[in-house]
Amino acid sequence: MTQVETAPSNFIRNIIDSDLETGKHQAIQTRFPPEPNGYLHIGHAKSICLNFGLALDYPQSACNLRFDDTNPLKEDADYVAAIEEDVRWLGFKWAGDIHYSSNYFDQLYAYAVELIENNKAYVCELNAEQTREYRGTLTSAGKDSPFRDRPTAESLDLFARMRAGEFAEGSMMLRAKIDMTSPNMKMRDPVIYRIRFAHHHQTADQWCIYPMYDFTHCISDAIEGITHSLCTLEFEDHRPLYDWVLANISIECKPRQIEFSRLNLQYTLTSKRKLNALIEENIVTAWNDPRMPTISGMRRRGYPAAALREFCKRIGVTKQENTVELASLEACVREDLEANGPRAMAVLDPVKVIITNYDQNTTEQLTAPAHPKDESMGSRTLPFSRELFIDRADFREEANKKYKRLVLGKEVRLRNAYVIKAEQVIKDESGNITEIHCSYDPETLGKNPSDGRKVKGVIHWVDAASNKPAEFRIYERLFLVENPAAAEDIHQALNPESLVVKQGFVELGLVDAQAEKSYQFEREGYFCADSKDSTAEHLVFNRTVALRDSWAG
RNA sequence: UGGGAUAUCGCCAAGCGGUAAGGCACCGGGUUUUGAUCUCGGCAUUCAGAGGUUCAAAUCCUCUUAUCCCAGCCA
Repeated sequence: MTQVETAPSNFIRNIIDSDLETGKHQAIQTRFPPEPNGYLHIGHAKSICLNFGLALDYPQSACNLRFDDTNPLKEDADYVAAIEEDVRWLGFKWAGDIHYSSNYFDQLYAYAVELIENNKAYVCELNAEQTREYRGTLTSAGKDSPFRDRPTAESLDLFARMRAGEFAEGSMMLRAKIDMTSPNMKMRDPVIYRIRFAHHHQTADQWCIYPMYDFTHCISDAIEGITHSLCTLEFEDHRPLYDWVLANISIECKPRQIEFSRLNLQYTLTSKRKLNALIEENIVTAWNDPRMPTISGMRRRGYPAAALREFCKRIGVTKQENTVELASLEACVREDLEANGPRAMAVLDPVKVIITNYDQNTTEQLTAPAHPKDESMGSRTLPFSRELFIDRADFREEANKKYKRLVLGKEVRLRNAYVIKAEQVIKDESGNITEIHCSYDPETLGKNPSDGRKVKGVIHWVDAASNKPAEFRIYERLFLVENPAAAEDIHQALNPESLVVKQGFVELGLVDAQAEKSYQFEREGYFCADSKDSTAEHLVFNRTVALRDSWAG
């Protein structure tokens, strides 16, 4: 990663700068702590870029990848693998080995025992419903559990037997003894251990009790020597608890939790639960469906990792609720692809053009640059013969001046080739155009007509005799409403045209287009071969994003 | 009078008492064998509102308003 990618300042950097200045820390240690219960999405990308980016920018600093895996019911090893791949693909390296909260289960258990010994935790036998009742409400205090003052020795014994598997799920839990009247609900004797006879993807069947997030996260941070523990705004209320746990156990390290606002993107869902529902209901095909805002979906769609990083840099990090426009993300994608995508031509909705004055038995090998501004990208060869395909939208029998394409009786430039003139239209019995007969000006290859005629339009084409058929998947936003998360019925918010498949042709050289390698199909947009479905026999291209189109007509 | 947080251009976002950065979007001009790119120019006398302190306030104080989060044995 280059210096250019260094993110601008933000309030977290200001805090770190100050901590470094005062000597509180000599370097920083951050962590990206996903729960392996789904795939990472664009919102996680923000957190990844923040945490790993900080570690990259401050000397001697590092960022851990830690799976926050304390709920075996929702987690899976497959998600662990997918998350690792996504972080790596985004371009980041974690410090040392991958960490798991479950690595610390023994220590966590010991700290829990310590809490009980110090009369700071107790085993509670209230059931779920009672627990809720005793907790009180937002505006009224809770009341103490009848088990709150049971003897330490009894809690110690019960907790050991919970671990030994003597009690049923839900029959007992370990609670921190804090304050049932706290105005902060999170401080009303929060549950810190529950019984779950569940198989864990990392620890198998070693445990039947699992620690809760609030107890686990702060201790895991402390164990790893995290200096700044960055999380999203909804955890602000948890911070007093985070600090309380670390203050009440014998651990030296006291990381500082800092909250920032999560990313909301227009027309996009950023909730693992809701994204999972889209898959369950077959609204999309998988976590990596190119319409998904997941890192793997965007990768398959053709979004470059650098574009995602740039996007995260541009949106900044603050505590303000925000909803970023899709245009902002797309601008980053286009900017990267404009510079890095080799040019090619593809006709998505073909109609045949016959050049009547071109020799039937000739095929020319024209040359075209791979990039109009970057010679280092080389060139490609374009076969050109009597019959070609152009896009149906690029021809009209009649049109006004604003239409800069092929019009009957008028001329247009074939990109990288000759100027042609439409002479005649052939239609089938139902009136559909089947062929456009044209003439070409042999003196216009690589130069303008010598008589000074102005030909303003340029259209793309593919040779009819030597192309490759291809399928094009045209993606649009998955939802029609700006905030699908707020939709009463998600199905009503769906865009029925989020995927439109077209059959057409690409220039010959694209046969061996590598999956996920981006091309600009001139005048159409950026495309890449689909990593799952494209083969040399059946090419499938995903449209990453269309070209910017400022044409009002 | 539950608690916690946030309010700067359509969307993000700098700014940290000295007289409103930048990006995206948008609107105009130029170049162009991609209606792309590139390029030039425009785009907040004003910082949620009202008071106050100060020579000076988006920045400090007071009050008001709006929005978000918290009552999982989820994270």
